[in-house]
Amino acid sequence: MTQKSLVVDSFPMDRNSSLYESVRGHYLFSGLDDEDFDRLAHEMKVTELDQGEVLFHRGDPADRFYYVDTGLIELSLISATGDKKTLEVVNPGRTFGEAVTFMQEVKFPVTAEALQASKLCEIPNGAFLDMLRTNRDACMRLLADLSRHLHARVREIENLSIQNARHRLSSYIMDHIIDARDGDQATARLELPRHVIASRLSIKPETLSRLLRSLADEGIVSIEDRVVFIHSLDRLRPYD
Amino acid sequence: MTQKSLVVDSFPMDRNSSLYESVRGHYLFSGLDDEDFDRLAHEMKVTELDQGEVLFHRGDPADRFYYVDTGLIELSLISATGDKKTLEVVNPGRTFGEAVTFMQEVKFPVTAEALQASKLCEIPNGAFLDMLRTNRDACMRLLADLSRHLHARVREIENLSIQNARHRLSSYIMDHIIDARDGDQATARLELPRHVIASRLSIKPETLSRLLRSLADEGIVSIEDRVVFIHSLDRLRPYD
DNA sequence: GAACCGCCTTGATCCAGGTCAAGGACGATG
DNA sequence: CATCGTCCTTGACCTGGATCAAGGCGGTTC
Repeated sequence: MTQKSLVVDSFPMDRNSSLYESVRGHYLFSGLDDEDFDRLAHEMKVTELDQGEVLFHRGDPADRFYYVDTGLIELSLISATGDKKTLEVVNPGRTFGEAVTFMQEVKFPVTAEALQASKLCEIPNGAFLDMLRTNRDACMRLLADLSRHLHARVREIENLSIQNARHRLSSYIMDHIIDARDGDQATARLELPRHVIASRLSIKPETLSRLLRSLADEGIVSIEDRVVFIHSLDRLRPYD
Repeated sequence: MTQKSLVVDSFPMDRNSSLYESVRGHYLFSGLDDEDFDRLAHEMKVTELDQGEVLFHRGDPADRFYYVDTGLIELSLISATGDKKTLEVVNPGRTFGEAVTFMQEVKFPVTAEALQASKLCEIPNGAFLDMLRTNRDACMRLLADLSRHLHARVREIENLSIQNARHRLSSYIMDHIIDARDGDQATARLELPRHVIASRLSIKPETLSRLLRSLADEGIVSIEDRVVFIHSLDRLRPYD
């Protein structure tokens, strides 16, 4: 709900910047030869966002997509009553919004907001399409990219419709393991603020708090701020 | 859970069959010249399913995808406890499973079952990929296809996470209007068995029954078997 | 260091939708 | 036309997670 300034800082991408190299390395572009990439890069812009700033709202015209260099971008759906569902939090090194390029209705289907101060690269659809038309390999990579996204959404639907909140939390924790000790133990790091995690899991912060508490009470994990020590992966994992 | 014979009838596609023409007309292939299409069609097979027959289970190796000529195919997720969530019911004239072609892990992410006796065309991934590699236009069509699918999944996630069962049912009914009388009235046809509709909406058949009843009790609709007479679109539509 | 604020936790209560159990309304089958 | 099975409805009850309301605990500002 909080949405600060809508003024987004944006300027041409410097060909010698670290951002240039960073985008160059993304698998959507890594197959391009220097000439093709340069032509595309020429159209790109650097965009900087403060924490809490909204990059676009659902329904805004979508004539571009983005690459995240630094920061975190939350993609979310917002209901008529103001409830927010976080679809995905995009990490540095990844793109978002590229699928919209091909939709009949060229509007963003989600809202994008910076969870932290972020630095993005803006890529116009037109230039991207031109590149795709002349580049079979890039086309194939994009197809793979979209399939992956599609599959991720299917898994999300599965989580929402046939798993309960506890199951979803367990999966979330296990997806954030940073250190898998041998045997049945591990450590996970919940980087995001609790209310964002809750929204990601489609539960309320109160429920998240209670679920974490009960996992701890049962001796399955211990929690210290953002770090979760998993004492038994086996008992954490919902049998499936 | 009921799954009859696993033997699926399958034989080469006859070049003069109505199925041949029907597949030819699908937008994924309609841009191909006759030669390209024939080469691809040569690899296709006709597959016939009885009602209730399972075409593939989630996790089965996915080296092919399908075009539905006649019948209805249900794509669903099934939980460890046996609960089923219907993701989509594929109508004649549409394809399914094509996105899997590009996934790293080449397994079907859903289960496919015939809701009615059905006639399908099986298209091997390999031949399809070969075609795509030489056909820019087909690539673009497929990209559009996948984006559309992706967007549909996002809407599904929205429905599940920020709308309630009543809202989902209203949307479902409005999506099945067959006759929009002028003004505030219309007629919808709920072709599918109630338990399939329930699964599609991620509710139990009992709840579906009760919701329909309460819409009728409130005078918003009248229900006669599979036909729903909508007396007030305005009152049916959840404000959004 | 007092006052405030955003973020999280905890308790008490509520409710949408699930579960369990019992019919009813069909069409199919003998 | 009796019996059965499948699908749907209805009633009574239960429960997971939401809602509402109160704090607690750093962090920042003056």
